[in-house]
Amino acid sequence: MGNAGSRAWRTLSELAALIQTRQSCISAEIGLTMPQGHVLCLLEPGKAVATGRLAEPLGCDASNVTGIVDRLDSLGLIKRGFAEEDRRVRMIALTERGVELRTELLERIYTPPRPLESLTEEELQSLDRILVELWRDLRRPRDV
Amino acid sequence: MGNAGSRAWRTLSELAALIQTRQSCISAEIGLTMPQGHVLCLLEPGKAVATGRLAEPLGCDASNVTGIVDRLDSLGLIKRGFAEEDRRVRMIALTERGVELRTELLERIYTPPRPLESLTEEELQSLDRILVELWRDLRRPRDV
DNA sequence: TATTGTTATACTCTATAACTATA
DNA sequence: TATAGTTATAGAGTATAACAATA
Repeated sequence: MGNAGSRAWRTLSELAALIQTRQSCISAEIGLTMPQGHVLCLLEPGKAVATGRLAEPLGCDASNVTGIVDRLDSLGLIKRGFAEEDRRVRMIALTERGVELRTELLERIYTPPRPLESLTEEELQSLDRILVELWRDLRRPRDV
Repeated sequence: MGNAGSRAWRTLSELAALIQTRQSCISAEIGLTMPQGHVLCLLEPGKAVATGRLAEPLGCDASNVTGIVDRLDSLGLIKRGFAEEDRRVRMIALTERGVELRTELLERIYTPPRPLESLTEEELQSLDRILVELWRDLRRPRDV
């Protein structure tokens, strides 16, 4: 591939680090770590989810979810219960305060930064199309 | 901002997580953690750098650099010495093996993925321009 | 027996604060 | 006294393995 591709990819890689750092800072400002904020975002208000279903989106082992959820519980942001059909399964759901923090978090994380505002609808759609393709490519299991 | 901007930003945010995860996996495959791999990439072959100068690019406190560099030292990837002008300053430099791993790491991390290959030079330059603007915007200290 | 979630263990990263050696 | 690096400490995330309760 030409030089332009390499440069764009490198820029994107460095931008990725900045975006993650920014999300980490936003989480920290509301008193959460990155994985804690992630769990909050994954939980939809009013819907209980089995603890085990969080491991995959979080990208960590199921044993770690216990600790992360423990701390969110201590903070009063989620509550735990048992599934009725299967008593082994623990369901977690947002508390009222959890919903509030989640809303703030999503609002701040997903509000597009300035530079995107100066682009036309067409440019944005073109950008999104490229990013989605990259996203799909990177989600495929890597053939190392 | 319109819907297209929000969608593009959300896609980019999710892509950022994938890119970081990918880098983490590549580092792990050669036996390194993310910060360790980061240090390796920051060190240019043949050039010694003061330990303290790594803290800022790593985005962590200087006290943490000690441990990260310790482990790289244990792995035989870097070597430590003292600066001649100022005996307080510890300089670190890549070993031969360190240079090898760094090369492999950079090669694998910065090789553009498939989807970028199908874009024209103009599209890639346009993409890079947008990403650089976002990068600049996110690097500015946030006005919270 | 198999599965869900937890606990135990060990390691890395993280910030803060105290310390050392040098300037 | 100031600075560079280290060490001490405490907390969070991570994987692995072992475990309890339930299926």
